Amino acid sequence: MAKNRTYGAETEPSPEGAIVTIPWVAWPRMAPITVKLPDGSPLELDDGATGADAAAAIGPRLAKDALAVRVNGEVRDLAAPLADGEEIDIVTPGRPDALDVLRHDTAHVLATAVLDLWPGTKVSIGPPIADGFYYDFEFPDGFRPSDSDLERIEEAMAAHVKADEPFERSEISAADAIERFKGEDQPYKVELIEDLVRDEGTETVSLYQNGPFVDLCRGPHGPSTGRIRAFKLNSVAGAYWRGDENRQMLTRIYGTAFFSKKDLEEHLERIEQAKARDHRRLGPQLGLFTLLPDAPGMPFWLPNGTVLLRLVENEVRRQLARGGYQEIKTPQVLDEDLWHRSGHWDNYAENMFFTQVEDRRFALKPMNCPGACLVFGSERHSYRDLPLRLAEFGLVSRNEREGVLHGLLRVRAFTQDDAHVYCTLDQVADEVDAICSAIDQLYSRFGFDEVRVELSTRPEKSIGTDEQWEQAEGALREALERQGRDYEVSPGEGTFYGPKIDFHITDALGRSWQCGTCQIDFQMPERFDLVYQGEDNADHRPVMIHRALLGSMERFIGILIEHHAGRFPTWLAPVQATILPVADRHNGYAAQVASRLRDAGVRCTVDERSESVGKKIHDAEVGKYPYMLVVGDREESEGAISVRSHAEGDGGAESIDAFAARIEREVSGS
RNA sequence: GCCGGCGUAGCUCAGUUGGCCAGAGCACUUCACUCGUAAUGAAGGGGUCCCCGGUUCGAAUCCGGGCGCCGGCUCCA
Repeated sequence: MAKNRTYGAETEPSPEGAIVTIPWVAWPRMAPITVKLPDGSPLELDDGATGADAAAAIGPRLAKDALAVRVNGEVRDLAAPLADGEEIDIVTPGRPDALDVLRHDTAHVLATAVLDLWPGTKVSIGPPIADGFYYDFEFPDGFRPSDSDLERIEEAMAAHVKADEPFERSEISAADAIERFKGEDQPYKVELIEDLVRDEGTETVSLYQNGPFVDLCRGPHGPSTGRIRAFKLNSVAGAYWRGDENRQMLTRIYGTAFFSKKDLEEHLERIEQAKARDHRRLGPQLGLFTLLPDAPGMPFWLPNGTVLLRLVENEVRRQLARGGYQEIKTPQVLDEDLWHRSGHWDNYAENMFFTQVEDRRFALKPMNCPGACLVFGSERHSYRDLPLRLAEFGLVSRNEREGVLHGLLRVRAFTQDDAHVYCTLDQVADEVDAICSAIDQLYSRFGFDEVRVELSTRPEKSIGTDEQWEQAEGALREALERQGRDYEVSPGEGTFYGPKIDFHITDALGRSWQCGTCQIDFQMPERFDLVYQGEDNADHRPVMIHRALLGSMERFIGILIEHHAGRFPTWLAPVQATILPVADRHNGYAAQVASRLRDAGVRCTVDERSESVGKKIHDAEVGKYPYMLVVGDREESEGAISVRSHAEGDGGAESIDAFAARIEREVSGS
């Protein structure tokens, strides 16, 4: 066990400038306390000792690196006093929470620098986020900085980092804090405190000062600005105050910080690499899709991408067959009146495309459900037909606001792998159960094993009665609980016609994407007066379930491209093998090989150009084909091919049949 | 829709303070080479400098409007 250290704050300030003003420091020792270290061992300290003392007691190295202390799971300042029996963990670079503390510190330094350069700037909030931090400002006189101002701000920040200014915490009554920030003309801070007082009954708030800058802040902070070894400002963006588009737009400055220049450089390098797998770059490059200004937000599928689209559809169709679904196709353009009946006109008109033919107004369908309802209603149904499952790969068009479009991930026209199940209330749980299972199977086929489930309940803007909503939400909960699934609840995030379950996947970069959805709808069958004839010979109203497994085919493929960085597994690759003749005289043999492989179901091309083998391999690597088949004199005389893959390089000669069998194994085995 | 940035050849980008026929690499075409596991060489074609209007003797360059794209915010029933 480490020895205790007697310590007097006034005579022995920490070399890092930590705040250690504890006038009532015990000497001689009055009542020692014992805290517990992460490995379970006890550490005896003087009463009133702080996190900094604990770090010093453990070792000088730790004392030098210490940034904060985690007490019973909560991160605090090093200067905060510890109490007997607490479990503590010193936060140092590389430990959990360390970067958040550092980045929060850096955000305060950013605000300090901004106030140096533009006095009168109003500050709001500046938290750490996943890869860095931001701070939101309102600059004086309508000025707004641009990216070119970031360098100046960085220079001003560097001066404060170099000065190694301590972060000093103080507490003040909420009323005094409001007066103070009113006096400084900081209305955003005033509003924050007023809300704390009103919503949480807060009486005192904490302030942090570094250099000349004093900020309302809960903390924790590191000991001083000198700990910031490497930082960078990334971009300027607009952001609404409190995320409300009806309120003031502030100027947000994004940045990031690390404990070393090397870490920062590695971070910037990772961003570069992420750009290399951006589906918007890979799409045109690999001949998958392109986006053209003639149809903003509406992708053009190129030949390779169309193959990919069909392959993905086939997987969905396998699930349709397994689940007893029937596939339909409904019109793209429907009478405006239909959208009044469905309720979309009232709730969604601003996002719909309209067109007029003579006197009649039509709309491009933004959803497939009204079409499916028309199909259901077009004939009489018996209770024996239920559940009736109608699936459609439906192209929907939505006039998304400018500025939200993003590659394939947010488009104006996309294909839903949609289905509508008409059933009785008792059948809902079984159906939802089956849908959940189908989603699991499908996602795992594409290599996504981590599925997060979210239940969304009634939003403010909705149609239907309280009773219907309760029944619908209850049915979804029942199905999830029967499956024994973990799920989160998002209150108020349901659709206007019913509650829903959303399914999220996590990609190779750890990002989460919402894909599948399953929504219960009591409203639509009513609006379309859908009925089935029951055992009792009377008409009854069916329940409708909307469900999509992948959601948007376009979006899912965008995610797939980034997940695989364009290098698809063999079963998904639009072109599985490219045949590379060594010289022009081998083109004939290459064509024979291609023909035999195609007969065996292998998707392949021949590179007939009069280029060197090296050049053809280079281009095939860039094209990310799973296999390259080199054919020259040797292969031709033996009736063979030389197989090269990206992962394994030159794999030597193989017979055509053996290669075809290998592909077949890979396709069925994955 | 809001804030900031950007728009030059198919792609990635140069283009001084407004001034000759607007450039490079890759790609493309042609010719030569006929090549054994990541780029053979040469020649050539290709631009409404996003669009419209303005300032000017003169605009890719400056100003206004529009369209599109990028990074965010909001939104995504």
